[in-house]
Amino acid sequence: MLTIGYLAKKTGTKVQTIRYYEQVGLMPEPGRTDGGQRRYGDAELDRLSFIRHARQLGFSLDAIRELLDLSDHPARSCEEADAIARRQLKQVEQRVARLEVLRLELERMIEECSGGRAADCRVLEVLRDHSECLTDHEGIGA
Amino acid sequence: MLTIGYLAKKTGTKVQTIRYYEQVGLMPEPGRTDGGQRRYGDAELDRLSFIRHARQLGFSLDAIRELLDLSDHPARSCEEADAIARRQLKQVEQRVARLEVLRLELERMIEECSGGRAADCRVLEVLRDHSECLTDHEGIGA
DNA sequence: CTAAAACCTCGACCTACTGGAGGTTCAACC
DNA sequence: GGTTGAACCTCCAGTAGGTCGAGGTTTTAG
Repeated sequence: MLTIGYLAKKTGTKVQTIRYYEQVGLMPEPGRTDGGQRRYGDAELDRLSFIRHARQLGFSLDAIRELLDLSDHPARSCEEADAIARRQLKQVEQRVARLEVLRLELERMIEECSGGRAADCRVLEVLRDHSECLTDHEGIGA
Repeated sequence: MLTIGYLAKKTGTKVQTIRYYEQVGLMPEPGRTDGGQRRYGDAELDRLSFIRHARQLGFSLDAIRELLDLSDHPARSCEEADAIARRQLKQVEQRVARLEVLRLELERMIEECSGGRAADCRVLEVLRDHSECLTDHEGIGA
């Protein structure tokens, strides 16, 4: 019989987070001691590991719910799990692409910093200079 | 005199978000019409553009507060703005690196999907298989 | 038996918004 | 001057995914 603290350490999760997962229905309500403390079995440890691993891969709790549901009904098609993973991959690719653009802009910004006073700071200037950005939203009077 | 809706369209911000920025002190309390509607000047449009641009670059509202503060006191050193930007860059780089790992793992996972039943699904299996992950947190009995 | 570590519940807080209800004001048109 | 409809107002609640703390109980080792 495993305590909540043991699960927490084993999976790198905070105790409160495990209770939160229980609250939102990702983890089952476990058995309790006479004193009311939660006691888990190995199945719950596995389930929590699954959740944490999926979270680390960026899956939302809703997506994880779907995956766990699939996992609980092994007769269903693998295609659903595949689709969820592909959706996730697409999102990750988009995030990487956006961050790459950011990185370049930040690097350029920093490189141009003269080290002088804030009044001449390129970082602030770039942020202030929105001439390029505004064109994206310009739908007024055009 | 500019309306809140005009600022919203010009900067691609929702009206509510502008009011939220005012609430949390990022935007100043503007003048009002006799009827109580907000009216802005060009300075506020610039300030909002600055905020949105910085948000798009991933800066937190707290970081933007610092930057605006610097911007409001141009005699202070540029180094502070530079430091904030560098901090931001580091975070972006870390996020990119982590996402790259994720992307590879997701791709591998999907590639191995047999297209069979969920019981044999590699996606679920990979998520379930935590043997590698656990070693990261293993501080019990080791 | 005692002390401390781990556990319990409940509720508030975090970021950065977003949405809606229910009501008022503005600007244009006739 | 009246009317209409878009845009505005305030206030409240909710989102994701937790995290923290207060105040109290249980478990376990010595």
